[in-house]
Amino acid sequence: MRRMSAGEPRNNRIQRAVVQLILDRGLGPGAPLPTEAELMEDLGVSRNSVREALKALQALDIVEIRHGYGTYVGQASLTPLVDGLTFRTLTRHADDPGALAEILQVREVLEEGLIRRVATTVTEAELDRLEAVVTRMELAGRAGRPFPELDHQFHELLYVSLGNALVPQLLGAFWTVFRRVAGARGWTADPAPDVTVRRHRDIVTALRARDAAGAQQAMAVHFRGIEARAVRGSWGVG
Amino acid sequence: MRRMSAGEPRNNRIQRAVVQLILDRGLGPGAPLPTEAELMEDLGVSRNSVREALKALQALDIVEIRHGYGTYVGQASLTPLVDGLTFRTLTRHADDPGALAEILQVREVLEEGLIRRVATTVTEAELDRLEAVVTRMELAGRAGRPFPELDHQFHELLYVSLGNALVPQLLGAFWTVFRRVAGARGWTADPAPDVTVRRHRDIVTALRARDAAGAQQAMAVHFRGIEARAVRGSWGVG
DNA sequence: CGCAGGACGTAGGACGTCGTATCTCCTCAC
DNA sequence: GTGAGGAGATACGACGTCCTACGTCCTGCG
Repeated sequence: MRRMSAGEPRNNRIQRAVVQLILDRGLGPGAPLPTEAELMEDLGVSRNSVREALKALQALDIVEIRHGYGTYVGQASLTPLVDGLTFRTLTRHADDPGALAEILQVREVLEEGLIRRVATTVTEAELDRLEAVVTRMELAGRAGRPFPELDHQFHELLYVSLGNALVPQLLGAFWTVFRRVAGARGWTADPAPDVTVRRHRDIVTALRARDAAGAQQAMAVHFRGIEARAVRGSWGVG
Repeated sequence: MRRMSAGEPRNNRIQRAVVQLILDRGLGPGAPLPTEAELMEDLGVSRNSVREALKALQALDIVEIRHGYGTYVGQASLTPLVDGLTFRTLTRHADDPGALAEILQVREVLEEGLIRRVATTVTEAELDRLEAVVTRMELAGRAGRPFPELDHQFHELLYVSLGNALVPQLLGAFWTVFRRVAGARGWTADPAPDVTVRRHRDIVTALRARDAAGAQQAMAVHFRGIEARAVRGSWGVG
């Protein structure tokens, strides 16, 4: 933790002022902010300074800038986390699987813990939708097409019953980082689609039986598969 | 996921170019970057554009700007996540405990899952250090002083044996967000220090016995306490 | 009445200038 | 010879102004 949003430098002051403005006025995502001209007048700074501050806030997805239209309150998504983690993983240990393994472990712990809770909250309708996704995976697999998007969708759908908006975003962020780094490393192999399909189906089956321990176990097995793939990929054996 | 690091706009192009430069040259945290003047020449853009791009990357802790000295590769910490989550929590549901509860649930799931693994990896030396922290908590509690920093330290120390650098940073981020939002809400109450101390000690005791299930249970109890505190605080009953 | 084109507002980008912080290295006193 | 202090170089911080690109909305023509 360095400074940020607690800084004495001029520019950070502007950032905090904009954030404070949003908070004070109770603005929600998508609400319009004052124009750059208004901000430079209200804060008594130049337009360049305003723009630099807005750019920084844009990088944090706290504001959204639309060219020729205006500045708006952002979605405060986890995009910054994705960018930061991707960079971090790519830059540290350039060809060491360790950095990716760390992300994978966090995902694993999260999903294994969450799936237990899901077993008691998931609805039959959601299970049907999950089943449908798995079926589509199966079709894609038989057609020889990879299905990263379906995989993502599955894991996102899995946790809606928790009513926790942060969970799918966080998992989505880790998923995206993993995918991006894997892509940058070249090993895009999505091997053995039938195995992947089966493991996803096992999870749905356990959930349908309201078997928390079984679901957790199925999820653990699923992650063993991903881990094996990652390690193999980094070693260039696959 | 919006755009960011995949954009066609001029400025994002500059950001990506800087990141690419770091990646290509294999620069690590603390390594010096070209000066703004060099960047504006290499990329064929104005200094303002360079500065806006660097400001954005600074917000992501991908670069670090030192006034009068130069620009350096940043630590790629989770500071952006802290800022983003704090903003998100403060802006959405302004006086609803739900947003904080989401963060708490993620922390809970993470720590409960991690503590099981720790039970098999933690060393005696680490347990001694944890014990020492708890003792200091006890002393602070008896003196009537709150000990948020010791609490943080305890949870950070807990997971070093996993060898996963991401875990403590992630938990630290959630912890900081929680604390900051709680502070902004006014309910700084840290009630019943003796109970908190006992719960921490229970965790250490279970770990010392290599009792994974017991440690997880102790952690769960610990979080029940935090949750109760949070809800009470937001209702203004405490 | 409908739609195409232009006026207007707003952000994107560039250039030049001055201010300020930090480091380096030289000088001078001891 | 050594170390403290200051001059200068280097690099970021901030400002003002201009022009361009983009979107919206209104107006006027068909």
